[in-house]
Amino acid sequence: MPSIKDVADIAGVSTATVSRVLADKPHVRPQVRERVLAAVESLNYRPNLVARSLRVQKSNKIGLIVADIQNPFFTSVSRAVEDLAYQHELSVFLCNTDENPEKEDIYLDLMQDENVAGVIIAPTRQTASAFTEAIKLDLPMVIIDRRLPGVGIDSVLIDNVDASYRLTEHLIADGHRRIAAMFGMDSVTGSQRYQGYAQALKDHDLQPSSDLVIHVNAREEEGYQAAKQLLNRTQPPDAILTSNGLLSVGAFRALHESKVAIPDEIGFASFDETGWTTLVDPPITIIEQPTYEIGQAATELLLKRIETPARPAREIILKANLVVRNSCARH
Amino acid sequence: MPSIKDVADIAGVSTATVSRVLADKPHVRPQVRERVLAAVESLNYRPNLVARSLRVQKSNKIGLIVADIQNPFFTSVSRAVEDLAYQHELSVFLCNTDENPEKEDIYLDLMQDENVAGVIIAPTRQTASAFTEAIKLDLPMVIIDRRLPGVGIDSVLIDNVDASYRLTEHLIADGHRRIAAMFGMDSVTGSQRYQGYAQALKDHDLQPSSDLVIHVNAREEEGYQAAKQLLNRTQPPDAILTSNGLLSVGAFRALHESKVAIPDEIGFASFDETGWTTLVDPPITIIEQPTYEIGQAATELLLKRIETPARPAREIILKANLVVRNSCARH
DNA sequence: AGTCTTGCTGCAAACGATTACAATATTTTT
DNA sequence: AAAAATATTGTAATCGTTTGCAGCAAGACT
Repeated sequence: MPSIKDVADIAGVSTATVSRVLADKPHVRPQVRERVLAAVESLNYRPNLVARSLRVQKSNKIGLIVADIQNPFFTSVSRAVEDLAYQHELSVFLCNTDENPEKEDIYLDLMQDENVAGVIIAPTRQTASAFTEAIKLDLPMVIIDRRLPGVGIDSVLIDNVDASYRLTEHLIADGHRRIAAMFGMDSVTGSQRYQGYAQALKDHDLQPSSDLVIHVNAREEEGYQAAKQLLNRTQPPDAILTSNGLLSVGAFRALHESKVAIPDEIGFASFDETGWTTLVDPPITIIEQPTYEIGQAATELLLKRIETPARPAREIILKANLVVRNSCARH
Repeated sequence: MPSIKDVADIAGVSTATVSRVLADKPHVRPQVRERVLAAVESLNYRPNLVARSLRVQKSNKIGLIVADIQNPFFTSVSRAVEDLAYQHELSVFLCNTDENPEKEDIYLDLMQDENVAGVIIAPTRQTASAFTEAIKLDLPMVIIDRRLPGVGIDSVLIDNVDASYRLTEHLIADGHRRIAAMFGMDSVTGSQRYQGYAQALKDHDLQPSSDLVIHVNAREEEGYQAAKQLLNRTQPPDAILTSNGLLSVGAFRALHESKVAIPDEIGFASFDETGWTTLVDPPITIIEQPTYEIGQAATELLLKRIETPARPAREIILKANLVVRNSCARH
């Protein structure tokens, strides 16, 4: 691998001049610039990013730390972040915490050690206090997907209360009354979605009965079990709402297996567009999160933060989309 | 951020000694080691990876370059690579080429500029000659998913001919005769799968008729259109085989929309376990690729290559799994 | 006691860029 | 034509590590 020194030698100038040419700085004769460029060409020289990063104490990388890379929500967000980063000539370092706080710490440290310009993160921690370690790193940072109350950090979130409210209201409008719902445990997102659900019921003079509300870990198997259990009750619910893509798969599988008719015997509505919702019978009514927009907004926010580290933190809240299909309205 | 110099000052030693302690090298008095460790602790010192990487001319990062991060096949592979890397204290730099050779080049260069220890890549190029740019970088490298004939590079692949043969044979065994099939265009993978399909037909005294074989780009929309077109023929096929997850979604959507009964009116079988295949009616018979094993094997191969750059290249070929469900056998 | 190991530690030179600053050359101004 | 301003280029320090080499102390051997 040729270094800047080699280029300088061939062009018959100093490394400083080469550096200036490459950085498009003024104060270099056109003739000399030519020579340098020719030398660069002939050697197929590429500047060493590690050395540059060491010298200028920053880099053109950003980190993207997500909780689960197999979750379509995150891959779609990643896609957006990647696209924007590419446009700005940044590269992205994608990490997967697996919802594991320990891994999260390791990756956060790594980001700092790698001199990244900034980080976009979907934190596994649910409270600001548990996240202080990360905050004090003072890296440009933006949080996505999970609200961390009280930390003064740029965030891009969706309006979970609203989304859940509308989904619930939709079920109510279709005549469902005993609406069971599953929410992710120990997550702000989950509790916000519960809130919207409960509010919608109240606003329509329905009592949120505690035996219809289920809090579980957001895993397919748990969604399956919970749905099974609901169906086996002496008085099963009119409808089931699931607040997360993984729970949805599990719940749907249970309904499907039990051969209960959707929507005539039981209504079904859920969160997240996951690719299968239009293929099954009936197509599922869902809340679609604007994943690409989330990634975009997060990247833009991060770029601004990098540019102006002192600017006041901003919280961007996007509305989700209710996509009505045929899993709610009885015939 | 404290540097090794700060640690050295506090511990009252030279930076060389600190470095030796941190690298667990011999020749340092236990007492001194103690002092250094204490200083490290008190300052919360973390070595600067960029500086280290510059000095030793390598790093603990590996690159993973995939074609489409939204494809479950690749996310699953990534997951495996990540797990193994994590165990070996490596971090992974995940890049998305979007099947774009230009992006591929950029990322490949970036990998080199970042001093990564090695790269795992699913090349977008279909021929070795188009890939020479990459090869001459002489980075430790392993290729996954797509066979690049004639390059002497470690690869882990699945036996596409065999997989496709078995899937076709399965359809034949279930009584289908006029079996249409869609293959990805311009890809070795696609043509291997075609090969297996054609061979299976021949071995069962069936003629592979050219009007039943469709070569398209591996996109959902093209699968949809192709399937529509097949169904609208005066003499539609007995069965459809799709050789790729995206084509499958499209084709299935078309079948579903046309309300043609699977498998009684038409058989359906496809590649890739994509999450929806068991949720639809009927569940789809598929070839399941051992994605996790692919990622594992690739990482192991890469680690060995890094350790012994001169070892002979190896090609690991994994068999895929035929998962029989209810989309082929007529009642 | 003198010489040889051996163990411990520090000095200083890398790694490959960027960038103050100084030095020189060129142009403009008076 | 001299002085001042400006443009061009080079020198050398710097970023934070690692590591070859040398120095020195202490113990082992003759």
